Amino acid sequence: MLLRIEFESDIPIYMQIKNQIIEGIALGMLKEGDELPSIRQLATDFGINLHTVKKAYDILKDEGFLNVHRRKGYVVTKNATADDNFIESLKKEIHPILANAYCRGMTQDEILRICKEILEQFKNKV
Amino acid sequence: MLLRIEFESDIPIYMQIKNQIIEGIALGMLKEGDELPSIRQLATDFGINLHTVKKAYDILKDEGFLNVHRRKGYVVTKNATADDNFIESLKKEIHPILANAYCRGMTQDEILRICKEILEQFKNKV
Amino acid sequence: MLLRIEFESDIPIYMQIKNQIIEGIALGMLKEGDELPSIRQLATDFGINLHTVKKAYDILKDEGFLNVHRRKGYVVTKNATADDNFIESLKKEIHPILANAYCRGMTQDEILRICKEILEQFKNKV
Amino acid sequence: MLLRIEFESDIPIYMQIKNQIIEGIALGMLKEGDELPSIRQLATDFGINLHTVKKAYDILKDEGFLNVHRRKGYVVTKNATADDNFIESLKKEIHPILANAYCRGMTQDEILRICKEILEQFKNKV
DNA sequence: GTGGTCTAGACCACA
DNA sequence: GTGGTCTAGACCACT
Repeated sequence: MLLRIEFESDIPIYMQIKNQIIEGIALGMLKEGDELPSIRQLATDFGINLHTVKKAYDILKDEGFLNVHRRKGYVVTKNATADDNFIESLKKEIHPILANAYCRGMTQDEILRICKEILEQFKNKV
Repeated sequence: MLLRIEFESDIPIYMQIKNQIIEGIALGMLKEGDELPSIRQLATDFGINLHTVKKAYDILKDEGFLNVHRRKGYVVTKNATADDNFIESLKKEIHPILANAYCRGMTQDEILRICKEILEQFKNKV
Repeated sequence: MLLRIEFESDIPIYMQIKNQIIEGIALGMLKEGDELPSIRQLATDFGINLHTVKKAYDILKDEGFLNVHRRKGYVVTKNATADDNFIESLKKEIHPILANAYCRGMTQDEILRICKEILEQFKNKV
Repeated sequence: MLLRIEFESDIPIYMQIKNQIIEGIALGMLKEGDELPSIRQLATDFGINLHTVKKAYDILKDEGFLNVHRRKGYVVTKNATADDNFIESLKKEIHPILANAYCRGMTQDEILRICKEILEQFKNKV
């Protein structure tokens, strides 16, 4: 599994790492039990600071996507669930994005097709 | 059209204003030609800084949702379009959100239904 | 509300801060809506690093004891609940401590009295 | 008596061993004079390091829960006492835990009941 | 070797 | 002014 960091992006580096690991799990490239590169390894590989990597890993741990194994380091787990809180925040997060697309003249079908395309990449991969 | 500012959200205030105005347009509460409250008024109404409101309005102007009239102030327009750049950024923005939902066990249908529910609010309103 | 940091303790500084703030809430010295000293303020007051303070505050925010207000900084809130997960972890945390006391010859009543004494400090204070 | 090591816990393995042995004594599964498995055996059984087991045993010896016999190895003893120092540290350790539970809305009775439930497991077992 | 904690100091975004 | 992010580098605990 390969990460790509965009240093010029306005998305914080730790967030890029977090997102790509979740996407890696969704795409089936990372499976439960897989060991992630060590904090220091990943940090030196990308020329970033270990705290930046640790922050990404720690958030993923808090959300239930990773565990810390005392020998293996950070390991993929699957404790994250879609509880009511998540669904609520999901709606809140996605609402302005869809509104924006709609205001720009995209039809409901066009927007839904894009969502579906993305989700198809995940399907049958987990 | 009523704005609701959450001072304890991790979304910047100017972004909240921006999002809610776009959502207002999507929901049909704001129509082309409608005049927005002046920067000064909106700022005092919510006890926030002028700069904060202006930043939101300026972004909306840049993106083609508002125009500035010498007399009326900021007016709703509909110049924003869904060009390839936008579609690209839309995908990039939605991708990690959908991946997250999928990793938490939501099915493709569940996720699409939520998107559709949101979009239905917009439909027939514009 | 006054914090006391023990630099020689084997309890990490950020944990001491976290615990004392929770204790401050339990004792009624901190009430919902109260503003905490800014990260930098508290850090310089105690001669510690701002990251250490931030870590404590951030954990408290994650657990629902604090919110970040965009003008006031960190503010006491009361979103933390005793859900099943918490009760489970509470038992797991307290079990070895009580076992230790019991093995050292303390009676059930002695141990419970100590717990009760502590809880009485909180009672009628919130 | 069976040990259960959780490699993905944030409690160090040596501490898990230590705690579970004390709990074993409290529950009456380990009685004075019982011989513990050898360091080497316990280490290989769980695939952990000799140092880790030795550290746990040594702490238990220091605290008066174990003795070392030249032939039998580590043997359960009951020299640990609840002196003032211990009581003091006990209070200090429990205090933030109870405060946390209280802040999350648990009543004094609910918290005490949980403590009592745990202690009942020990009672009549020693 | 791994992660965990802490420091010192920088720059930026937000209000 | 506030918090948010990132860096560079240190020391420690655990295995």
